[in-house]
Amino acid sequence: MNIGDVSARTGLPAKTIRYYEDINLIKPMRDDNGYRRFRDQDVHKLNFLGRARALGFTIEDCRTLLALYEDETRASADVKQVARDHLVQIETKIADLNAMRDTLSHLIDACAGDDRPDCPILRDLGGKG
Amino acid sequence: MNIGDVSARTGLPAKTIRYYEDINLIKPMRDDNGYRRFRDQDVHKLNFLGRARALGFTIEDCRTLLALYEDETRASADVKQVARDHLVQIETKIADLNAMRDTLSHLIDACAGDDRPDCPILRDLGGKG
DNA sequence: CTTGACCTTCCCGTCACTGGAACCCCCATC
DNA sequence: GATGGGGGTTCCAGTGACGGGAAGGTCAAG
Repeated sequence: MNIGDVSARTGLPAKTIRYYEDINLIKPMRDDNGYRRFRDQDVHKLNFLGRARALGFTIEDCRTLLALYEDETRASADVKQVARDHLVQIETKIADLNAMRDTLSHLIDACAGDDRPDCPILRDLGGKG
Repeated sequence: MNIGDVSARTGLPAKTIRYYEDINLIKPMRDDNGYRRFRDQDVHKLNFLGRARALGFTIEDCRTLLALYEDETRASADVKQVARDHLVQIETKIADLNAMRDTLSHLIDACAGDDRPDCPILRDLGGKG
């Protein structure tokens, strides 16, 4: 399979697939003409990566998870720890964003949104001034 | 005031303040020795920027908001629109993160987390395989 | 033989900074 | 006068995870 087929099959842009090879996440073969040749196991890995990325894991997390995936003697505790650390990151982000949303929506509610210059949003940003 | 004092007063790193000058968000004076000299209005602007950034506004949003802040003839509707657009972005991000969190926490709950290799997390990432 | 779709590498740009090198300025102390 | 330390300055490179686009090689169809 060439990169275009793999891209269609995995939903990953060709650029992304090349990037993943660059950083040694996958190692496709090469045809004589220099084209990458992907085997099923490469496609499988790419699907794995796509799903892990969709769950917000960093590339380095993906590298770790992929190594665990390929290690038949792994302990599920190791996988769980990576996932739990990531979950904490996500929950922290959610909390930050919720705080922003609350502040912002209060300010928006308080703003008349008409053609007059008076604006609680700017007043708040300007420091209650 | 020199940049160090302004940094202490605004809580913004000196690097960030220089960066904001680079991209023309602020225009501090210069002393004869080349040092930046900040007036109260510069500090005020930097505080504005710090608060806007803390609410997650992009730098370009901040530029817009700052221009509106300084425009006595602004319409509050313009400010409100910028804020509402940003709120949509935030809520989209929150929804994405919530979806990740839900999936991830289910997988974590399903994982024994012991020394055996069997792991629902990897099974899911590997495509139910 | 040419067209057009595909593939290749390479380099720059994104966003909002951060780190670090190399250098200048000013004040105090020995 | 030398020195030391704590400011300040510029400029360059790196971050994460790609995306855009140039310049060029390859291949099947007409």
